[in-house]
Amino acid sequence: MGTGLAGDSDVGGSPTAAVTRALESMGCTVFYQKPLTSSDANGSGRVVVPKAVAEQYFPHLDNQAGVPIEAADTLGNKYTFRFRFWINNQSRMYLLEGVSEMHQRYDLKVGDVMIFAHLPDSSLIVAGRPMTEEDSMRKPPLRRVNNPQSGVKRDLQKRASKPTPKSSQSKRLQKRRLQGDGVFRAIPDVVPQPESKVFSQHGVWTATIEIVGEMYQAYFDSQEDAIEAFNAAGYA
DNA sequence: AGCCATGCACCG
DNA sequence: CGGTGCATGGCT
Repeated sequence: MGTGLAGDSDVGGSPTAAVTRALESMGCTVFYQKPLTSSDANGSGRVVVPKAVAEQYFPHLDNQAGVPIEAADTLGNKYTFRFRFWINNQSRMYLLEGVSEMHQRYDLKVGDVMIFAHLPDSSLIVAGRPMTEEDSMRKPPLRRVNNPQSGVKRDLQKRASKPTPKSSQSKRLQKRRLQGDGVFRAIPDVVPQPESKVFSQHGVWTATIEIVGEMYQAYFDSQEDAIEAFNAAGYA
């Protein structure tokens, strides 16, 4: 075992698998995972939240004192963090304060991952998991060696971005593309889901596939387009 | 051009 | 002397 491929590198009773299962069974949507830096894990109880994540998924802050943030973990433990920002240069640097208790409970250290997810009712769920072998292959906090566009990714985009089958019965494929361009794109920092699938959300058909531990997603205007590309990508 | 990891000055 | 809050600097 241990081919290095996602799927068999983390099966069974590993803590990561357990956390993933717990989150999934609760209907959680993971929106960010932070690999803890030494600053995050040095006991100060402060975790830096990337600005883009903060401004997309956390409340807007009018002042740097911030607001309390209620969260729970998958075991029902409750936490109250403080979401705030520092003035940095002319911009903001966002932090969560008060994470020590949760970090201790999960024994999180440098390189381990703090998971942020939402329940369907949008309440915040947090979880922690140890660093996986896969994490250590990724970029931060450990400097990534070099990874210029893996062949798998290239092949995937070629196969899935199908501007091709316009020959015979492609009449139905010519319907207007409103929102879906049918191109698979990597979804960074998302917990790889065990199953690839096609589903509809907000009226947009979405094909989600997992390749070597990374999730890719493409949008389509119709279910049949989605399924066709999904199958073309090698997942039936 | 600016993020963000971390250093560090200041304050109690 | 430990925490806060900002400054600095590596990296993209």
